[in-house]
Amino acid sequence: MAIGRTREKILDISLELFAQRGYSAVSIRDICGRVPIKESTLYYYFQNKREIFLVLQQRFEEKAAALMRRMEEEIAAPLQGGAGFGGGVTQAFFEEYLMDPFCNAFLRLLRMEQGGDETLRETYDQWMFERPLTFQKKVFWALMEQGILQQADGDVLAVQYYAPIFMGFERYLSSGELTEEKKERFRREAGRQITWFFQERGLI
Amino acid sequence: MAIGRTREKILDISLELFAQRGYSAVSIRDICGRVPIKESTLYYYFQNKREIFLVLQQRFEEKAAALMRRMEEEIAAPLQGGAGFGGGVTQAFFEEYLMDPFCNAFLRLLRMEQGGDETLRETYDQWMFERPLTFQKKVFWALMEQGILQQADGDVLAVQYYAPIFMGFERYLSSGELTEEKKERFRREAGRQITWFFQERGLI
Amino acid sequence: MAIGRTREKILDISLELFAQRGYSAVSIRDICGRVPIKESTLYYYFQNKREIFLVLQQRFEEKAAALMRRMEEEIAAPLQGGAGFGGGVTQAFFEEYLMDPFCNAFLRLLRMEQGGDETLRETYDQWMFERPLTFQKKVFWALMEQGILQQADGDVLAVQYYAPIFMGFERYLSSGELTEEKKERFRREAGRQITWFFQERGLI
Amino acid sequence: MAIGRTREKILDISLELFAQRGYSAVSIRDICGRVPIKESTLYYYFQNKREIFLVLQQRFEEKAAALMRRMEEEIAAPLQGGAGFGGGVTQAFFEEYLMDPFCNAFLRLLRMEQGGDETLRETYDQWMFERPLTFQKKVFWALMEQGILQQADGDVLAVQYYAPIFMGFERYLSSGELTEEKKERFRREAGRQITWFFQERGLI
DNA sequence: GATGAATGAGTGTTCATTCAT
DNA sequence: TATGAATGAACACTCATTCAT
Repeated sequence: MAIGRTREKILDISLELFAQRGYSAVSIRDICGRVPIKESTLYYYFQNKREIFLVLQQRFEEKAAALMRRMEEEIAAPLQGGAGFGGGVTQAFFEEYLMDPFCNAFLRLLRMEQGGDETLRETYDQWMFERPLTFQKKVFWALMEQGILQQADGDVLAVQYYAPIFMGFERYLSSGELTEEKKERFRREAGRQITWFFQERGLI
Repeated sequence: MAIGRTREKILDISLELFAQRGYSAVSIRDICGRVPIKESTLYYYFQNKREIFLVLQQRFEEKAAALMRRMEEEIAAPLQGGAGFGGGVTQAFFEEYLMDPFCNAFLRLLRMEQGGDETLRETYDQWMFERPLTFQKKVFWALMEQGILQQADGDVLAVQYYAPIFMGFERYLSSGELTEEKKERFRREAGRQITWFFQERGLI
Repeated sequence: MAIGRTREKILDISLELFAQRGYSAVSIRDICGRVPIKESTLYYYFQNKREIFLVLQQRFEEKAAALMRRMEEEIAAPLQGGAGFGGGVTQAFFEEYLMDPFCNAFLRLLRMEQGGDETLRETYDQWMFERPLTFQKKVFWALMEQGILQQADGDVLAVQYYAPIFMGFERYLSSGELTEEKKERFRREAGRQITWFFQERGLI
Repeated sequence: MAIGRTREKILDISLELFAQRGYSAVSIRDICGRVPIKESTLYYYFQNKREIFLVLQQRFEEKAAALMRRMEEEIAAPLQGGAGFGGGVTQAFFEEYLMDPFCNAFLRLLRMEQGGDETLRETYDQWMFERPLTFQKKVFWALMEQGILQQADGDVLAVQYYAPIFMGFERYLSSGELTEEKKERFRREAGRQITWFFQERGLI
C-alpha cells in the first residue's frame, strides 16, 4: 500500500463511523474491520483512539478557518448588489462547510460529543455559532454603513438571518445519511428563509 | 426508605447522568454509585438499562404532550392584544419545556442519541421541530386571519420566529450545566429576537 | 390457597422444569414464575434450591422402592405360565416406573445430573441398573430352577432381556416431551424385543 | 508458547470440563483458570463460549463419520469366519469411539446436553443409536444372506446385539472418570454378552 | 403465609492497549 | 509495516439467598 495510504484510510473510516455513531460507540475493532487492518496495526499509526480524533479535529479546524478567512476576504472587496448581499459567501458556507462531506461529518461528531467534554463544547460553539454569527454581523453592519440595509441592530439581524440556516442544518444535515435529497431539502428551505429575509427588507 | 423512593431515585439519577454524558457512556455502576444501591438491586426495579430509558421517554412524552395540549387550548380562546401574540404560551414553552429540569434533561439526551437510533431521531424531530413549528404556524395563521398580523406566509414566519428560540436552546440549554445564568441568558437573547420580531411588524 | 398446596405446586413445577432443562439451568425465578409466587416466598417452604431436589429424590426413592417391593412379591408367588414369565411385572415396570410422569421426570433429572455428583451417579446406577438387573436375574434363575427356562447364565440373560428395554427408555423416554406417541413407540419396540426373547427360547 | 498451542489447549480443557460437569456448569473462568490464560485472551481465539462447543462438535462429527466409513468399508470386504462376525469392527467401535478419550468425552457431553436442545438430541440419536444400529443391521442381514447366521429378523437382532453394548457404555463409560479399570470392566461385560450372543447361535 | 427490598458473588463478553516479533 | 498473542478493567446482567415486615 502506498505510503500514508493506510493512515488516511484509518482517518476516513474513523470519521465516517464517529459521525454515524459517536466517538465512544465506535470501537477500534469496528474501525480496523473496515480499513481493513489488525487492531495492533492501528497503533503503529496512532498512539491511541483519542489521537485519531485529535488529528481529525485539527484538520477540521484548519479547513474551517481557511474557509472563514476566504469568506472574510470576499466581503472585504466592495460589496456588489444582487447576489452580493452575502449570497456568494452563504453558498460557500452551505456547500463547502455545512454540506461538505468532511466538515459535515466532523460537525456531526462535534455535536454529539458536546455532552461529555467542556473543550469540545467550546469548539462546537466557535465553529457553529461564534464564527458564523460574527461573520454575519460584520456583513450586516457593512451593508448598513453602505446604506444598502436600513439602520437596525446588526446583531439581532445576524441571528434572524443565521438561525433558520442553523435550524435547517440541525434538522436535515446533522443525523442520518447525508443524501442528495436531504441536501436539496436543506438548500430549498434555507433559501426560502433567506429570500424572504431580503424581500421583506426590499433588497430583492 | 419510603416506598417507591428508590425507583424514582434511580430514574432521577439516570436521567441526570444520561443527559450529561449520553446513554451508552453511563454505566449501571455509575448510576448505582450515585443512588446509592448495589448493581443487583437496580435489576429489582428495572429489567435492564434500556427500560430505564424507556420509562423516562414515556414520562417525557406524556409531559410534553400535556404541555402542547395546554398551549393549543390557550390559543383557542380568542387572542387578546399585547402579550397575547403568543407571549403567554411562549413563556410556558420556555419555562415548562425548554428549561424545565426534567424536559430539558430528556431533550438533551434525545439530542445526543439521535446518531444511532432512527426512531429516536424521529422522536426528537417531533418534539423539537414538528410540534413547535406546527403550533407556531397555527398561531400566525390565526393572527393573520384576525388582521392582527399582515398577510404573509405563515410557514416562513413560524420558522423566522422559532429558529432563534431553537438556536438559543442549542447554544445555551443543550449542554453543560443548566445554570440560572445560562437560563437568564437564553431568556434575554430569545426575548430580544421575539421583541424585534413583533416590533418590526408594528405589533409592539 | 389450601394448606400444603403451594408446597406441592413448587415441587411439581420444579420437577417439570428440572427434568426439562437440568437442575442448574432452572432458576428460582423460573420456578416461582410458574407457580406463581414471589421468590422470597419459596424460601418459606424450602430452605434452599437443593432442598427441593432432595424432597423430590426422597419421594422418588420411596415410590421406586415400593414398586420394586411389589414386583418382588409378585414373582415370589409361584410363577404361572404364559404372561407370567415376568410379563406382568415388566408391564408394571414400564407403566408405573419408566413412563410414570413423576418417576420418568425424576429419572431424566437423575440422568442429567450424573455428571457432577458422585452420589447421584450411584443413585442413578441403583435405580436404573442395579435393582432392575438384580430383579431380572432372580426371575431368570427362578425360571431355570423350575425348568421353564433352559439352564443358562441367568446374569447374562438378565442383561439380554433388560438392555433393549433400557435402550428404549434412553432413546424414547429420556428427553424431549413425553408424548403418547413416544410411549407407544417405546412399548412397541421393547415389546418386540421381549417377544423375540421368549420366542427364541420356545416360551411363547 | 508454540503456535496454535493455546487454542488447542482451550479446546482440550473445555471438552474435559464440559464432559465432567456439562456445558453450562462450566464457566469461562473455569476454563481459563486451567489453560491458564486470562478470560479476555480466550476471546482472542473464540468468538464466544458456544463457538468452543461448535468446534468440538465439528471435530467429533468428522472423526465419528470417518470411523463409521472405515467400519463400513471393512465389512464390505467378504466376511471371513471367526473374529470376522463383526469382531474387528466392534473392537474399533469400542476402542476408537466409545472409549477414545476425545469421542468418549464428547459423547458424554452430548448425552448431558440432550435436555435443553432439540438439535443436540438429534445429533446424539444419530451417533449413539441410528448409525450404530443401521451399521449392525447391515452386518446381520449380510451374515444371513451368506447363510452364516440363521434367517431371522436382522433389525431385532441388531438391537439384541447392540443394546448390551450401549448399556455398558451408559453404565461404565458415560460418567465419572474414565479409568483403565472401568474400560476393562466395560470390555469384559460387553464381551461376555457378545460371546454369548454368537455362542447361542452356534457361531463360536 | 407471603412479600418487598436488598445483596455478594458470579456470568459471558467487550474494550483500548501493549509488546515481542 | 504489520501482526499474533495477551491483558486489566470494565461492561450489562443473573443468581440463590436473606431479612424485616
